[in-house]
Amino acid sequence: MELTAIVRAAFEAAFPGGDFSAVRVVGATDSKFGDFQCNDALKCAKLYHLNPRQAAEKVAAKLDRTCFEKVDIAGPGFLNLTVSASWITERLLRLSAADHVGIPQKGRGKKIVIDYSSPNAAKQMHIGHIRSTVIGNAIDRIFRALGYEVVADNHLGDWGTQFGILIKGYRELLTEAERAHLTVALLEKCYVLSAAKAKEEDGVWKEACRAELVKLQQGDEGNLALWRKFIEISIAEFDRMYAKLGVKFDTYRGESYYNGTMGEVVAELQQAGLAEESEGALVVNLEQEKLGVAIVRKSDGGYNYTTSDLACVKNRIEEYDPERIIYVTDARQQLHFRQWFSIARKMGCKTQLIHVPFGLMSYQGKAISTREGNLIKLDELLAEAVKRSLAIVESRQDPAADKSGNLRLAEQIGYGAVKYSDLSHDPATDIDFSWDKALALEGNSGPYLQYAYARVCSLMEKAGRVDGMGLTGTFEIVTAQERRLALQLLEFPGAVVRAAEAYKPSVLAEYLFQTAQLYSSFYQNSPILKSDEPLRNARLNLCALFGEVLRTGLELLGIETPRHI
RNA sequence: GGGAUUGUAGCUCAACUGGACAGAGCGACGGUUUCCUAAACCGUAGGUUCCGGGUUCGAUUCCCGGCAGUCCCA
Repeated sequence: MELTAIVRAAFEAAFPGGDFSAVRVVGATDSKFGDFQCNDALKCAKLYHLNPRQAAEKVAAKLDRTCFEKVDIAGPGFLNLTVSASWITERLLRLSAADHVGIPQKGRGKKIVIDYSSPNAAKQMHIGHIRSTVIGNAIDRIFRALGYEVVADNHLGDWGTQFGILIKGYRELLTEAERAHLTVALLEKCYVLSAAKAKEEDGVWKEACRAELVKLQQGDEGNLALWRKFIEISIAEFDRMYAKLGVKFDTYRGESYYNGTMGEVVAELQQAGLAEESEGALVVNLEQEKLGVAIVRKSDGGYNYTTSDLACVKNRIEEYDPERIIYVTDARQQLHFRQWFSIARKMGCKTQLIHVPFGLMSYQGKAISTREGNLIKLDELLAEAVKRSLAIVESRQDPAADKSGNLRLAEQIGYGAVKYSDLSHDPATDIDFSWDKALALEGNSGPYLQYAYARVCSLMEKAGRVDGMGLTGTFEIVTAQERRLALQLLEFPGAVVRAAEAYKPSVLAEYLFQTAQLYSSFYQNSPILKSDEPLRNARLNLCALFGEVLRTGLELLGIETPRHI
């Protein structure tokens, strides 16, 4: 940041009157060129009809050299910057002392809503739900860390035709014992059986299901009570999964929450002259924007997702007045979101509406669905993760050691592995699920990062810094490895900001992995506890700062950091 | 048919939004524990960045035209 300002000032001095707000200083592509580089003299050369090296030289001549040990012009006109060791140590001290490990509180006073996970009631969560839950939760945590006030809302699929099928099935296909001890698994079974019967030729069952649905929609007390029971059981089951994944919501407002306000939204659309009749349905024509036609009221009078999302956004704006609302859903819904975002804007919505789409998860090349029979339960995946981690924990352990903490540790590692394997990819990519990929415990994996953290904790304990990572004395940069690690650590706040701006936790995951690699290499090749003072203390400080960065970063990804592995 | 999105090493992915010789992990091969935790570290091999044009001093990145996968709409 500061370096960018210095370099910008040099541009302004060299070319008075120009706009250099886009000038950026970035990390050097190769450490042999220096620590940082600026490539913007090349662009500026064109504007001023200079040859690029001359432009770079003009800038270099005006550059305030106090932080720099060396300034070179290389290649076609790159400005290569080598900072002084004292600049690095001063920045390290400042970062160590900063609140929030230097993460800028740019969201202070701003409110946002994040809508993620959103499973369907009466069904168990499966591997297809991981992405929205884990990516959404990481975005949630990252924005909170930036100082935003975040409302995390779980927009459950808790309304619709499936409840007619469920109610009918519940009454006639479950035994009394099953009804007394109802679980989501039973609801799911009852749904499958009832839906199968609804396909029978005579159509009697199907009609009965429809009748139950209509009764529910019209407020029949018995059916409403059953519906509430199904929702309650479902949420309890979801919460069991969320507890394992470290996910917490502020509200659970499902689709049903907006039932009463959809008519109002449609009326507003009509008043604004946005909606028109078409074949009995009410639609909003978005052909001009190449978004097709969005139905807001079906020909049978029912509403659909577009209406319900519009009602929902209206409610959120009235209740929270957020700066933006972020929706984390799979990429198939892109058209739908573009459509209703456009309608919302036409209706005067000023709140930023952001869709964060993520790629589809498949299994062995096939879409995940009940029909394909490849629907791996989230519970099953997490159990397997714990099992594999536990086996490794035990194999690494002294047979005589206390085993009481093993299960908890295996959970932290296993869940960390599952979450990291998803978070470390750009959300946009499709993922073909495989057990081995989802549960990777080595290399670029959650446990690699957790392990690096455990080792740094152990180092601190051996050094007598039991109370966390407390800094004492100063930093000192001696080797090239220390220098690279130090510069990398200084970039932490920037990595958090970049991850937030792109809505990609993967940016942070990538940063943490690179940082841990630099640390591991440094740790392996440089004596720390065995160094002489004052180098020993300086190195411990660097390790301490690494520990803080890693712990904070993993927390933002929702990955736990055990101190002993 | 219209649109979205993806295509990078054998496999899974990066590349800070146009920069220097395209980097990691896994897998393969070889090495490192009397030494701070070997879930680690070090090294070797592995590339026509899907293909063809264009813009640019400079393209994995931007534009045009194809091809292929996935998805949405009709």
